[in-house]
Amino acid sequence: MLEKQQSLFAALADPTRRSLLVNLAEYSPKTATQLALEYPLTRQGILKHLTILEEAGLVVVHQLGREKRYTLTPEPLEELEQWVSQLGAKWDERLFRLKTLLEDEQAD
Amino acid sequence: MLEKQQSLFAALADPTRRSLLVNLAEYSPKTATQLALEYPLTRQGILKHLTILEEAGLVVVHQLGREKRYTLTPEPLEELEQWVSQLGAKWDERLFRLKTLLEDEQAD
DNA sequence: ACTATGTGAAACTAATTAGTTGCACATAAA
DNA sequence: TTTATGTGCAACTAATTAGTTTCACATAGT
Repeated sequence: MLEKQQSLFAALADPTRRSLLVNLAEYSPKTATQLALEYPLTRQGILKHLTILEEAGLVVVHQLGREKRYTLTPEPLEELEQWVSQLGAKWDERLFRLKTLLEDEQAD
Repeated sequence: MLEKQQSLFAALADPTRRSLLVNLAEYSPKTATQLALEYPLTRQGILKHLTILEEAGLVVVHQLGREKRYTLTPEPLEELEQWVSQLGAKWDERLFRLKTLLEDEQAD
């Protein structure tokens, strides 16, 4: 489960992959060959990124004839938002404890 | 501006750094030496991570005597949530176009 | 059948990154 | 002043990663 989280964060760490996600959000499905035409990368380079995105669950593949079409599946990003909000909650709680602590001191 | 985004995503890609953020959310400020006691890393190793977090704006430092105390500053995470929601918006728009296109075809 | 174009996998290079060790310097306390 | 604890910086290693090239295979069109 933590591995899934790791694969998600790691997938988003690369600017090319983030760009691919935006690209596929605007228009997908696309093949690796199609995408390679839009980027200064070889098809194999694009394919590596797509595989990483697929393992993170951010992209899904459907074969059609000899083509493999990649489609965006943004659902895993919810997990990311969850992580952020949990961190925020912990932080807010910490600030609250500090605040009440300060008020108690002033009450002395 | 895109560099800031990159430093943010890159900072979050490492599991140790995400753990440090959660740790500091529960209790901060802490020094690098303090944190090193809680992790199977040397102080210098921890320090490298803290520096990366600081450059991403996720942590801020205050010197007190000979100590350097690191405090969580989760504000940059809003940019991450923005990026996710923008991607989602593009994707929803795409789905909407597909839907209306389908309806138009059925109208023929 | 032949040629175009699409795909997958492996080997290789170059760059980046996580982590260490070692050492010099600063500050607090005895 | 000496000792203990805190810090910063640089060099080094090992592992990971982005990207390429190369080759073999599959499918569509003529």
